[in-house]
Amino acid sequence: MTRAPLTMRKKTKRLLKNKTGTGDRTLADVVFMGTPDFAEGILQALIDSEYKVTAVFTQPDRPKGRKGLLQAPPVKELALKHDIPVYQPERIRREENAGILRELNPDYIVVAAFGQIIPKSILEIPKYGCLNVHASLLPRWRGAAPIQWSILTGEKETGVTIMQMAEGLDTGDIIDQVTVPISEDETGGSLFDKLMNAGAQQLIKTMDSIGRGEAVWTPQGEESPTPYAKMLTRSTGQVNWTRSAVEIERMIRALDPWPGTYTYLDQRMLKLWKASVPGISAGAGCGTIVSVSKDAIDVQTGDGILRLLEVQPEGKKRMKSDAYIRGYHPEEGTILG
RNA sequence: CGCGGGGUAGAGCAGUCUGGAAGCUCGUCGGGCUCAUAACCCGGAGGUCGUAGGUUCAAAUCCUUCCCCCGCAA
Repeated sequence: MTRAPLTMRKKTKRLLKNKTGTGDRTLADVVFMGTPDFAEGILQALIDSEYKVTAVFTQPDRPKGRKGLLQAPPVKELALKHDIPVYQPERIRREENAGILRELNPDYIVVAAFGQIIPKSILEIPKYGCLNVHASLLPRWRGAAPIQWSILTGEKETGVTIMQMAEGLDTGDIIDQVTVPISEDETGGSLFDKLMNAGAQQLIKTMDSIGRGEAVWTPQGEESPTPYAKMLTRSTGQVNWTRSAVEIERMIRALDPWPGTYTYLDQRMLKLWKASVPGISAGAGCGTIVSVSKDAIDVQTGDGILRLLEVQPEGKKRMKSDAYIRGYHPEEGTILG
């Protein structure tokens, strides 16, 4: 593991020699691999930087939306807007892709939320190897949904890691980390934005420091102190009313805006978008509506009352609880779930 | 042609099946009561009932067109 940094430094010198003589040319060629919004923000930063993005790899267009129309990943849209060649391999592992990349001969490959495992044969192609922007303080929260899991478990801070990709999943050497506090009203969406911006900025700084030969590589601990941040699905969002009000409130924030937290009222889905924990209990059964006031609905959980402040009935838009109560007049004693 | 809910006053809903004067709970404006109030009482403003066409003496309501919003599934 300690060999990687040394190798890097040697290569760095070579690059510096090349580039210093050529004046204000771009610092280095980058191939970008990523797919969703998070990746889009990172790509934007690269495009805005001194580095040259010579190609973008992203997932194939997938059917999206109610009509099932094919939709291009956000990264593809952005790349096309800047006339950057786009590749959308079904499987990056295929040898032909390694061939394409050898042809492109990039100095870096930058990976952010790509959605496919990148084989060793590709990791070895760029001079500086593959950098990954990961939305957690590794080795915490390795995996697909680190942002949501950090909120879900009630952590007070998280961050972004720029690392050298290795074969294992999110196990490469750490080059830089930025810590970002998680606020009391943090949602998955708001934290996502913060981490994306932090990650985008830090990536450029990290690449600069690699270019200057000042970067330091630190191996991660073998074991992660947290569980694997497994991918979220719709059903992740179903409320288990035997859990505590505090946990459910965190879940509502973590899964906002996707996939959303939901329960059932009279057989119909009710999504929960905002709630508070008033710190009281009514001793009713879990999931029971214990009181309906002018503008809030109090529900008994396994530990404490959860006060619903913003909800969304099936087929409707999200609305404040007072509006919901006026139109739907939920009754005390009704059991959710 | 994937399944389904919906578009009625600033907000959320009822009314549509069984055509026949535009309602409810709030908000808002004015007035009253009160030591006081998000409470209570009285009064007012605010809707071409998503769009276009059709049936009818009469359409929010029945038929057809199109637009838009949302949930599920992928």
